[in-house]
Amino acid sequence: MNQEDFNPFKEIGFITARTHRTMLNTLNQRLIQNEIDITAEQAFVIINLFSQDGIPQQELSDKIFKEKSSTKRLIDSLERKNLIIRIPDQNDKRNKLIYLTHGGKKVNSKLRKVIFRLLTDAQENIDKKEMEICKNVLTQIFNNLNNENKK
Amino acid sequence: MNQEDFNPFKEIGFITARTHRTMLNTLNQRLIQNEIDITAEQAFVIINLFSQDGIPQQELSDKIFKEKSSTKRLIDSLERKNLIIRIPDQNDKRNKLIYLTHGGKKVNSKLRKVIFRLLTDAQENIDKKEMEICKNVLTQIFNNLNNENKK
DNA sequence: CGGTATTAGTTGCATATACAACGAATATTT
DNA sequence: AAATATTCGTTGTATATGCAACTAATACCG
Repeated sequence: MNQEDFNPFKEIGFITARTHRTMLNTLNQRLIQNEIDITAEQAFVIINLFSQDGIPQQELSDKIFKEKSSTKRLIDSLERKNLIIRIPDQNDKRNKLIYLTHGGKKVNSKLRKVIFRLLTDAQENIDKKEMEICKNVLTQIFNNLNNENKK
Repeated sequence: MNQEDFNPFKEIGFITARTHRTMLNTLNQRLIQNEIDITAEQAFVIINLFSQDGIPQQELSDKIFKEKSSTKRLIDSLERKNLIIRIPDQNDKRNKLIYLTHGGKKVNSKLRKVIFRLLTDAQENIDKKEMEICKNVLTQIFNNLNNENKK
Protein backbone atom coordinates (compact mmCIF):
# COMPACT_ATOMS: atom_id res chain seq x y z
CA MET A 1 0.00 0.00 0.00
CA ASN A 2 1.43 3.28 -1.12
CA GLN A 3 0.38 6.70 0.09
CA GLU A 4 0.33 8.18 -3.37
CA ASP A 5 -1.90 5.85 -5.26
CA PHE A 6 -3.75 3.60 -2.82
CA ASN A 7 -7.39 3.03 -3.63
CA PRO A 8 -9.47 3.34 -0.46
CA PHE A 9 -12.23 1.25 -1.98
CA LYS A 10 -9.94 -1.75 -2.21
CA GLU A 11 -8.78 -1.42 1.36
CA ILE A 12 -9.98 -3.28 4.40
CA GLY A 13 -12.03 -0.39 5.79
CA PHE A 14 -14.40 -0.15 2.89
CA ILE A 15 -14.60 -3.89 2.32
CA THR A 16 -15.46 -4.50 5.95
CA ALA A 17 -18.11 -1.79 5.94
CA ARG A 18 -19.74 -3.17 2.81
CA THR A 19 -19.87 -6.72 4.09
CA HIS A 20 -21.09 -5.66 7.49
CA ARG A 21 -23.93 -3.64 5.98
CA THR A 22 -24.95 -6.50 3.72
CA MET A 23 -25.05 -9.02 6.55
CA LEU A 24 -27.03 -6.60 8.67
CA ASN A 25 -29.55 -5.82 5.96
CA THR A 26 -29.97 -9.47 5.06
CA LEU A 27 -30.58 -10.40 8.67
CA ASN A 28 -33.14 -7.64 9.01
CA GLN A 29 -34.97 -8.88 5.92
CA ARG A 30 -34.97 -12.46 7.13
CA LEU A 31 -36.26 -11.48 10.54
CA ILE A 32 -39.23 -9.89 8.83
CA GLN A 33 -39.71 -12.91 6.57
CA ASN A 34 -39.71 -15.16 9.63
CA GLU A 35 -42.09 -12.85 11.45
CA ILE A 36 -39.67 -12.18 14.26
CA ASP A 37 -40.56 -8.66 15.28
CA ILE A 38 -37.13 -7.33 16.25
CA THR A 39 -34.18 -5.83 14.42
CA ALA A 40 -30.73 -7.31 13.87
CA GLU A 41 -29.19 -5.12 16.55
CA GLN A 42 -31.87 -5.99 19.06
CA ALA A 43 -31.28 -9.65 18.22
CA PHE A 44 -27.75 -9.54 19.55
CA VAL A 45 -28.94 -8.14 22.83
CA ILE A 46 -31.44 -10.98 23.21
CA ILE A 47 -28.87 -13.61 22.37
CA ASN A 48 -26.34 -12.20 24.76
CA LEU A 49 -28.87 -12.03 27.56
CA PHE A 50 -29.81 -15.66 27.02
CA SER A 51 -26.32 -16.74 28.01
CA GLN A 52 -25.91 -14.00 30.61
CA ASP A 53 -29.23 -13.17 32.18
CA GLY A 54 -29.51 -10.49 34.81
CA ILE A 55 -26.49 -8.38 33.98
CA PRO A 56 -26.30 -4.57 34.31
CA GLN A 57 -26.60 -2.39 31.23
CA GLN A 58 -22.99 -1.35 31.40
CA GLU A 59 -21.78 -4.92 31.31
CA LEU A 60 -24.03 -5.62 28.35
CA SER A 61 -22.57 -2.58 26.60
CA ASP A 62 -19.08 -3.96 27.06
CA LYS A 63 -20.10 -7.34 25.61
CA ILE A 64 -21.68 -5.99 22.49
CA PHE A 65 -19.15 -3.17 22.10
CA LYS A 66 -21.57 -0.32 21.91
CA GLU A 67 -21.69 2.95 23.72
CA LYS A 68 -23.81 2.76 26.85
CA SER A 69 -26.39 5.21 25.51
CA SER A 70 -26.81 3.13 22.36
CA THR A 71 -27.25 0.03 24.48
CA LYS A 72 -29.76 1.78 26.68
CA ARG A 73 -31.92 2.58 23.69
CA LEU A 74 -31.80 -0.97 22.39
CA ILE A 75 -32.92 -2.11 25.82
CA ASP A 76 -35.69 0.48 25.81
CA SER A 77 -37.01 -0.87 22.53
CA LEU A 78 -36.92 -4.47 23.78
CA GLU A 79 -38.65 -3.48 26.98
CA ARG A 80 -41.46 -1.88 24.96
CA LYS A 81 -41.89 -5.22 23.22
CA ASN A 82 -41.99 -7.00 26.59
CA LEU A 83 -39.00 -9.14 25.67
CA ILE A 84 -36.83 -7.97 28.58
CA ILE A 85 -37.35 -6.34 31.95
CA ARG A 86 -35.16 -3.97 33.97
CA ILE A 87 -34.85 -4.60 37.69
CA PRO A 88 -32.92 -2.22 39.97
CA ASP A 89 -29.99 -3.90 41.69
CA GLN A 90 -30.54 -3.85 45.46
CA ASN A 91 -26.84 -4.30 46.17
CA ASP A 92 -25.80 -1.35 44.05
CA LYS A 93 -28.55 1.06 43.27
CA ARG A 94 -26.68 2.54 40.34
CA ASN A 95 -27.19 -0.70 38.41
CA LYS A 96 -30.24 -1.92 36.61
CA LEU A 97 -30.24 -5.63 35.88
CA ILE A 98 -31.65 -6.83 32.60
CA TYR A 99 -33.58 -10.07 32.38
CA LEU A 100 -35.20 -11.86 29.47
CA THR A 101 -38.93 -12.38 29.87
CA HIS A 102 -40.63 -15.62 28.88
CA GLY A 103 -41.42 -14.00 25.54
CA GLY A 104 -37.79 -13.00 25.17
CA LYS A 105 -36.64 -16.56 25.67
CA LYS A 106 -39.06 -17.81 23.07
CA VAL A 107 -37.78 -15.27 20.57
CA ASN A 108 -34.22 -16.29 21.34
CA SER A 109 -34.63 -19.82 20.02
CA LYS A 110 -36.35 -18.69 16.83
CA LEU A 111 -33.61 -16.13 16.39
CA ARG A 112 -30.77 -18.58 16.69
CA LYS A 113 -32.14 -20.64 13.84
CA VAL A 114 -32.36 -17.63 11.56
CA ILE A 115 -28.87 -16.45 12.44
CA PHE A 116 -27.42 -19.91 12.02
CA ARG A 117 -28.98 -20.15 8.61
CA LEU A 118 -27.69 -16.74 7.60
CA LEU A 119 -24.16 -17.59 8.71
CA THR A 120 -24.30 -20.82 6.75
CA ASP A 121 -25.43 -19.05 3.60
CA ALA A 122 -22.88 -16.30 4.05
CA GLN A 123 -20.02 -18.76 4.30
CA GLU A 124 -20.85 -20.80 1.23
CA ASN A 125 -17.78 -21.71 -0.82
CA ILE A 126 -15.43 -20.32 1.79
CA ASP A 127 -12.59 -22.43 3.08
CA LYS A 128 -12.76 -22.98 6.84
CA LYS A 129 -9.10 -22.15 7.37
CA GLU A 130 -9.45 -18.94 5.41
CA MET A 131 -12.50 -18.03 7.44
CA GLU A 132 -10.48 -18.46 10.61
CA ILE A 133 -7.71 -16.28 9.22
CA CYS A 134 -10.28 -13.66 8.32
CA LYS A 135 -11.69 -13.60 11.84
CA ASN A 136 -8.21 -13.38 13.32
CA VAL A 137 -7.24 -10.50 11.07
CA LEU A 138 -10.40 -8.57 11.92
CA THR A 139 -9.82 -9.19 15.62
CA GLN A 140 -6.24 -7.99 15.32
CA ILE A 141 -7.39 -4.78 13.62
CA PHE A 142 -9.92 -4.28 16.37
CA ASN A 143 -7.21 -4.71 18.99
CA ASN A 144 -4.77 -2.44 17.19
CA LEU A 145 -7.20 0.44 17.10
CA ASN A 146 -8.84 -0.23 20.41
CA ASN A 147 -5.62 -0.26 22.38
CA GLU A 148 -4.68 3.01 20.80
CA ASN A 149 -7.98 4.58 21.84
CA LYS A 150 -7.13 3.83 25.45
CA LYS A 151 -3.81 5.67 25.31
CA MET B 1 -20.29 -24.64 13.34
CA ASN B 2 -23.15 -26.52 14.92
CA GLN B 3 -26.69 -25.29 15.18
CA GLU B 4 -27.08 -26.40 18.77
CA ASP B 5 -24.17 -24.73 20.44
CA PHE B 6 -22.70 -22.12 18.12
CA ASN B 7 -21.74 -18.89 19.80
CA PRO B 8 -22.89 -15.95 17.67
CA PHE B 9 -20.31 -13.69 19.25
CA LYS B 10 -17.49 -15.77 17.84
CA GLU B 11 -18.94 -15.82 14.37
CA ILE B 12 -18.06 -13.62 11.42
CA GLY B 13 -21.14 -11.43 11.69
CA PHE B 14 -20.37 -10.06 15.09
CA ILE B 15 -16.63 -9.84 14.53
CA THR B 16 -17.12 -7.88 11.32
CA ALA B 17 -19.58 -5.52 12.98
CA ARG B 18 -17.24 -4.84 15.87
CA THR B 19 -14.23 -4.14 13.67
CA HIS B 20 -16.22 -2.00 11.30
CA ARG B 21 -17.57 0.14 14.14
CA THR B 22 -14.11 0.57 15.62
CA MET B 23 -12.57 1.64 12.33
CA LEU B 24 -15.42 4.05 11.76
CA ASN B 25 -15.23 5.60 15.22
CA THR B 26 -11.46 5.90 15.04
CA LEU B 27 -11.66 7.63 11.68
CA ASN B 28 -14.27 10.03 12.99
CA GLN B 29 -12.06 10.90 15.95
CA ARG B 30 -9.02 11.44 13.77
CA LEU B 31 -10.93 13.65 11.38
CA ILE B 32 -11.79 15.89 14.32
CA GLN B 33 -8.20 15.83 15.58
CA ASN B 34 -7.00 16.86 12.12
CA GLU B 35 -9.66 19.55 11.92
CA ILE B 36 -11.27 18.06 8.84
CA ASP B 37 -14.87 19.03 9.28
CA ILE B 38 -16.58 16.01 7.77
CA THR B 39 -17.59 12.55 8.98
CA ALA B 40 -16.19 9.19 7.97
CA GLU B 41 -19.16 8.41 5.77
CA GLN B 42 -18.99 11.76 4.06
CA ALA B 43 -15.28 11.14 3.52
CA PHE B 44 -15.94 8.18 1.26
CA VAL B 45 -18.24 10.25 -0.89
CA ILE B 46 -15.55 12.88 -1.35
CA ILE B 47 -12.90 10.32 -2.19
CA ASN B 48 -15.11 8.55 -4.67
CA LEU B 49 -16.00 11.80 -6.37
CA PHE B 50 -12.36 12.72 -6.72
CA SER B 51 -11.80 9.76 -9.02
CA GLN B 52 -15.24 10.02 -10.64
CA ASP B 53 -16.35 13.60 -10.78
CA GLY B 54 -19.70 14.53 -12.24
CA ILE B 55 -21.60 11.28 -11.75
CA PRO B 56 -25.31 11.02 -10.96
CA GLN B 57 -26.43 10.27 -7.41
CA GLN B 58 -27.64 6.81 -8.36
CA GLU B 59 -24.27 5.83 -9.72
CA LEU B 60 -22.58 7.11 -6.60
CA SER B 61 -25.00 5.03 -4.52
CA ASP B 62 -23.98 1.91 -6.41
CA LYS B 63 -20.29 2.63 -5.85
CA ILE B 64 -20.53 3.11 -2.13
CA PHE B 65 -23.21 0.44 -1.69
CA LYS B 66 -25.74 2.55 0.07
CA GLU B 67 -29.39 3.04 -0.52
CA LYS B 68 -30.09 6.03 -2.76
CA SER B 69 -31.89 7.94 -0.02
CA SER B 70 -28.92 7.49 2.33
CA THR B 71 -26.61 8.72 -0.39
CA LYS B 72 -28.84 11.67 -1.06
CA ARG B 73 -28.59 12.78 2.54
CA LEU B 74 -24.81 12.45 2.58
CA ILE B 75 -24.72 14.63 -0.53
CA ASP B 76 -27.05 17.12 1.11
CA SER B 77 -24.69 17.46 4.06
CA LEU B 78 -21.66 17.94 1.81
CA GLU B 79 -23.51 20.50 -0.24
CA ARG B 80 -24.27 22.48 2.91
CA LYS B 81 -20.54 22.53 3.60
CA ASN B 82 -19.88 23.73 0.04
CA LEU B 83 -17.71 20.72 -0.71
CA ILE B 84 -19.81 19.49 -3.63
CA ILE B 85 -22.39 20.92 -6.01
CA ARG B 86 -25.35 19.33 -7.77
CA ILE B 87 -25.91 20.18 -11.42
CA PRO B 88 -28.97 18.91 -13.31
CA ASP B 89 -28.06 16.72 -16.27
CA GLN B 90 -29.26 18.37 -19.47
CA ASN B 91 -29.24 15.09 -21.38
CA ASP B 92 -31.44 13.31 -18.87
CA LYS B 93 -33.35 15.57 -16.61
CA ARG B 94 -33.92 12.81 -14.06
CA ASN B 95 -30.23 12.89 -13.18
CA LYS B 96 -28.35 15.33 -11.02
CA LEU B 97 -24.62 15.29 -11.49
CA ILE B 98 -22.39 15.70 -8.48
CA TYR B 99 -19.15 17.64 -8.68
CA LEU B 100 -16.47 18.40 -6.12
CA THR B 101 -15.92 22.08 -5.51
CA HIS B 102 -12.46 23.57 -5.10
CA GLY B 103 -12.93 23.22 -1.35
CA GLY B 104 -13.94 19.60 -1.81
CA LYS B 105 -10.77 18.86 -3.71
CA LYS B 106 -8.66 20.44 -1.01
CA VAL B 107 -10.37 18.35 1.64
CA ASN B 108 -9.80 15.22 -0.44
CA SER B 109 -6.02 15.42 -0.23
CA LYS B 110 -6.03 16.03 3.53
CA LEU B 111 -8.45 13.14 3.88
CA ARG B 112 -6.35 10.66 2.01
CA LYS B 113 -3.44 11.22 4.36
CA VAL B 114 -5.59 10.57 7.41
CA ILE B 115 -7.13 7.45 5.92
CA PHE B 116 -3.77 6.14 4.80
CA ARG B 117 -2.43 6.60 8.29
CA LEU B 118 -5.42 4.88 9.83
CA LEU B 119 -5.12 1.90 7.51
CA THR B 120 -1.44 1.62 8.34
CA ASP B 121 -2.11 1.65 12.07
CA ALA B 122 -4.98 -0.78 11.72
CA GLN B 123 -2.82 -3.30 9.87
CA GLU B 124 0.08 -3.33 12.28
CA ASN B 125 1.41 -6.82 12.93
CA ILE B 126 -0.80 -8.35 10.27
CA ASP B 127 0.69 -10.56 7.60
CA LYS B 128 0.08 -9.23 4.09
CA LYS B 129 -1.04 -12.57 2.74
CA GLU B 130 -3.48 -13.02 5.58
CA MET B 131 -4.85 -9.55 4.97
CA GLU B 132 -5.48 -10.48 1.36
CA ILE B 133 -7.25 -13.65 2.43
CA CYS B 134 -9.37 -11.62 4.83
CA LYS B 135 -10.42 -9.21 2.09
CA ASN B 136 -11.25 -12.08 -0.24
CA VAL B 137 -13.34 -13.84 2.37
CA LEU B 138 -15.29 -10.67 3.15
CA THR B 139 -15.85 -10.07 -0.54
CA GLN B 140 -17.07 -13.64 -1.00
CA ILE B 141 -19.55 -13.22 1.86
CA PHE B 142 -20.74 -10.01 0.30
CA ASN B 143 -21.26 -11.77 -3.02
CA ASN B 144 -22.99 -14.76 -1.45
CA LEU B 145 -25.59 -12.61 0.25
CA ASN B 146 -25.87 -10.01 -2.44
CA ASN B 147 -26.61 -12.47 -5.22
CA GLU B 148 -29.28 -14.00 -3.07
CA ASN B 149 -30.93 -10.63 -2.55
CA LYS B 150 -31.36 -10.30 -6.27
CA LYS B 151 -33.18 -13.61 -6.67
C1' DC C 1 -15.56 11.43 58.59
C1' DG C 2 -16.05 14.44 54.73
C1' DG C 3 -14.66 15.92 50.34
C1' DT C 4 -13.42 14.17 45.78
C1' DA C 5 -13.46 10.93 42.08
C1' DT C 6 -15.57 7.38 39.64
C1' DT C 7 -19.38 4.71 37.82
C1' DA C 8 -24.21 3.57 35.96
C1' DG C 9 -27.75 5.14 33.73
C1' DT C 10 -30.21 8.90 31.30
C1' DT C 11 -31.07 12.63 27.99
C1' DG C 12 -30.23 16.00 24.13
C1' DC C 13 -28.24 16.42 19.91
C1' DA C 14 -26.32 15.41 15.32
C1' DT C 15 -25.54 11.96 12.04
C1' DA C 16 -26.39 7.64 9.35
C1' DT C 17 -29.34 4.20 7.41
C1' DA C 18 -33.05 1.46 5.07
C1' DC C 19 -37.57 1.00 3.36
C1' DA C 20 -41.78 2.58 1.29
C1' DA C 21 -44.29 5.80 -1.27
C1' DC C 22 -44.31 9.50 -4.41
C1' DG C 23 -43.66 12.76 -8.72
C1' DA C 24 -41.23 13.78 -12.78
C1' DA C 25 -38.65 12.20 -16.65
C1' DT C 26 -37.54 8.68 -19.76
C1' DA C 27 -37.94 3.91 -21.90
C1' DT C 28 -40.59 0.20 -23.41
C1' DT C 29 -44.47 -2.03 -25.22
C1' DT C 30 -48.50 -2.56 -27.74
C1' DA D 1 -48.94 7.65 -30.62
C1' DA D 2 -50.74 6.13 -26.24
C1' DA D 3 -50.47 3.31 -22.37
C1' DT D 4 -47.42 1.11 -19.31
C1' DA D 5 -43.14 0.32 -16.96
C1' DT D 6 -38.86 1.83 -15.25
C1' DT D 7 -35.58 5.06 -13.37
C1' DC D 8 -33.91 9.04 -10.59
C1' DG D 9 -34.27 11.83 -6.99
C1' DT D 10 -37.01 13.21 -2.93
C1' DT D 11 -39.48 12.84 1.44
C1' DG D 12 -41.54 10.65 5.67
C1' DT D 13 -40.78 7.37 9.08
C1' DA D 14 -38.42 4.27 12.23
C1' DT D 15 -34.18 2.65 13.96
C1' DA D 16 -29.23 2.91 15.36
C1' DT D 17 -25.16 5.28 16.96
C1' DG D 18 -21.66 8.18 19.46
C1' DC D 19 -20.50 12.08 22.14
C1' DA D 20 -21.17 15.34 25.77
C1' DA D 21 -23.43 16.79 29.75
C1' DC D 22 -26.04 15.56 33.58
C1' DT D 23 -27.88 13.04 38.12
C1' DA D 24 -27.62 9.69 41.59
C1' DA D 25 -25.05 6.23 43.89
C1' DT D 26 -20.85 4.36 45.36
C1' DA D 27 -15.77 4.20 46.00
C1' DC D 28 -11.64 6.34 47.29
C1' DC D 29 -8.63 9.24 49.85
C1' DG D 30 -6.72 12.71 52.88
